[in-house]
This record gives sequence, structure tokens and C-alpha cells, in this order.
Amino acid sequence: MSLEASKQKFIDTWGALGTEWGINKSVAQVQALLLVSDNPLSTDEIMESLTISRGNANMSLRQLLDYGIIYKKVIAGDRKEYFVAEKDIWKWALKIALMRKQKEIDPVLSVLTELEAETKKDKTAEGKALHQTVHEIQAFTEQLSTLVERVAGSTRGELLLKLLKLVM
Amino acid sequence: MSLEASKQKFIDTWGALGTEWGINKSVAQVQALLLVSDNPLSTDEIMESLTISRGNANMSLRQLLDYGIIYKKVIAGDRKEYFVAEKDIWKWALKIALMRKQKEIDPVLSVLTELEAETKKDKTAEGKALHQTVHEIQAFTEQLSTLVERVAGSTRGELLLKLLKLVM
DNA sequence: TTGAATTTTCAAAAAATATTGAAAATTCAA
DNA sequence: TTGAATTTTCAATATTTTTTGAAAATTCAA
Repeated sequence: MSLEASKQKFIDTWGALGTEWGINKSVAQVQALLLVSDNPLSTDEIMESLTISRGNANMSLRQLLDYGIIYKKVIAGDRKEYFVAEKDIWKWALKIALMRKQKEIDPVLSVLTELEAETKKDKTAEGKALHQTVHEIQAFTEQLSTLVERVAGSTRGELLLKLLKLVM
Repeated sequence: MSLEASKQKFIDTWGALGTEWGINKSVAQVQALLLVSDNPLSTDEIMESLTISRGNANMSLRQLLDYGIIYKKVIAGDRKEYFVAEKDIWKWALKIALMRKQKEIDPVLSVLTELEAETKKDKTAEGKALHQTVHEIQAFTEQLSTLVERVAGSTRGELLLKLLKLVM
């Protein structure tokens, strides 16, 4: 397999995985392309390499910049913007986890907390069953949210202690 | 808020969360409905409650049975099938995690392992950069896969030791 | 067996999501 | 300033995914 073919396989695999986990295919592919490039790439190079439109490339890049998992790189004497990926997987995986926690898990957590309080009063059998279920899922989600936060703010070295506290 | 309204809010919230994480909305809603029901429900009751078609209800139920997170419940003297949810969140969350690991993460892991070997030989700067990136993501994914497997086979009590081993 | 009740299948339709591409906005060297 | 280069926006289009619903298959009591 040629280098080019290996890169392509990585990009395709990464795009497919993203799709399964609710991340736009183009966004995942742009990250993958930058991850396997040893030099910064311009929007035009990305468009050509992935055969996607300028609009798509632009929006995907903005989203990855938002996530904080790619960076702009200025190249002297060139007006174009260039981009590089954060290559430290520990860093970018945690940023994605933290971002998805904030955007997707925390809003659910606040609904669960509201419903937990709301259903507390009810003394019917049906009401108690509902409260019990909501309570357990609320507590679980809260622990998950806490775990992500604690892990996100840690080096690998600190992680052990924090996991210990959490599990005990 | 009435009990009915609380249930509905839970079901809607759960369906929306599922969608964001690549789980079909109807599938997530059927699980949610069964989670907050204190008695078994038939396909007809589920169809009516969620206003979804028979085909959709049937396929969603089969998928949840496949995942092992809902069960069939026979009601004496009734030919219809009834369904109940696994209410222990620790059990069903781990089953979902394990299932997604097997179906989605492990195939990616095997591609990464293949690419890691494939790119090992290459001595060009570009080849070394690619190999390094693939290697790191491969190792990370493998650890993740191992983590899910170990956690899945554990009670909460055993988990501490396994986490310890993994992090050290 | 028979046939009514129930479940399953899957092609077609609908809905949701992603992508395009050209116009508008912005940037910046001369 | 000016205007060419570059980036951004977003309505229109394309693609993918989900859902429907009716026909086919299956089940089971009589």
C-alpha cells in the first residue's frame, strides 16, 4: 500500500467513525487529513484533497477551530490561511469530550435534575417508579459529567488520584 | 407538571440525546418509554404512546432486544408480546458501550493496526509523520477498547482495581 | 387443519442532514 | 483609497437516514 493509499484509508475510516458518532463526515475527514499531514494545509489544498466544496471546507475548518483541535498557521509572504492539527491525541480527545459534554450532556442533565425534583412529590406507584428511574439516570449522568470534567483538567499523572476519588 | 408531562419530557429529551450520539430517535424513545413505565407494554401501546408506525415500533423493539437492554414479558392469557426495560442503568449503559465498541470501535482498531504495520517501513519524513500519528491513535483506541471490556465485565466493586491497573 | 391475531418485511415516501457554489463580505498589498 | 485575493454566508440541491403502511409470513387457539 502506498503512503497516499494509507492516508486515504485513514481519512475514510475516520470519516465513517465520525458519522456513527454524530460528527459530520467532512469535519472528521478534515481533521484526519490534517492529522496525517506533516505540513500546514490551505483551504484550497483541503478542498482538492478531499474533493469537497469551498463552503464545506470553510465550515468544517471553522468548527474544528471552535473545538480547539486545529490551529491557524501563518506562512510568511502568503495571504492564505494555513491549518495544522493538534497532534497530541490526549489533548484533542479530551477537548472533544469536554465540548460534547457541555453541548449535549449538560443540557440533558439539567432536564433530568428538573424532572427529578418535579417527580419527587408524587406518591402514586406510577409516580414513585418514574421518580426512581429519573433519579438513577440523573445521578449516573452527573457522575459521567463530573468524570469528564476531572479527566479534562488533568495530566495523565494526576488522573490516577482523581479516578480513585471518583470510584471510592 | 403532570406525571404524563414529565414522562413525555423525559422521552423527548432522551430521543434528542440519542440522535446526537448516532442512535435512532425512535429506538431511544422506545427505551425511554419502557424505562418510565412501571408495567410491561405491548407493541400497540408503544405505537399509540409515541405515535409511531407498527413497522417502526417493531424494528425499534427488535434492536433493543438485540442490544439486550429490554426483555420480552409473557402475560398469561394474552397472545401479544409485552416488553419491559432493564432498569439497572449500570447494566444497560455497559451493554450499549460494549455493543458500540464491538460494532464501531473494534473495526476501526483493526484498520489502524493494519495501517500502523503498513507505515512502519517507510523512512521518508512524510512516512514517519504518518506512522507516528497512526501509531498514537492506534494505541489510544486499543486502550479505550480494553477499558470498555474490563469495565463491562465488572461489578462496581471490582472496577477500582481494574482502573488502577489500567492507569498505572 | 383453519383462520384470526400478531409479527415481520421492505419498497416507497418523508424527513433530516450534509453539501454545493455563487454572491456578498472582508482583508490587505500596492 | 482601490481592487484582487481570500473568506464567509446561506438558499438551493443532493444525499442519507428514518419512517410509513400494507402485504406477506408466522403463530396458535379452537
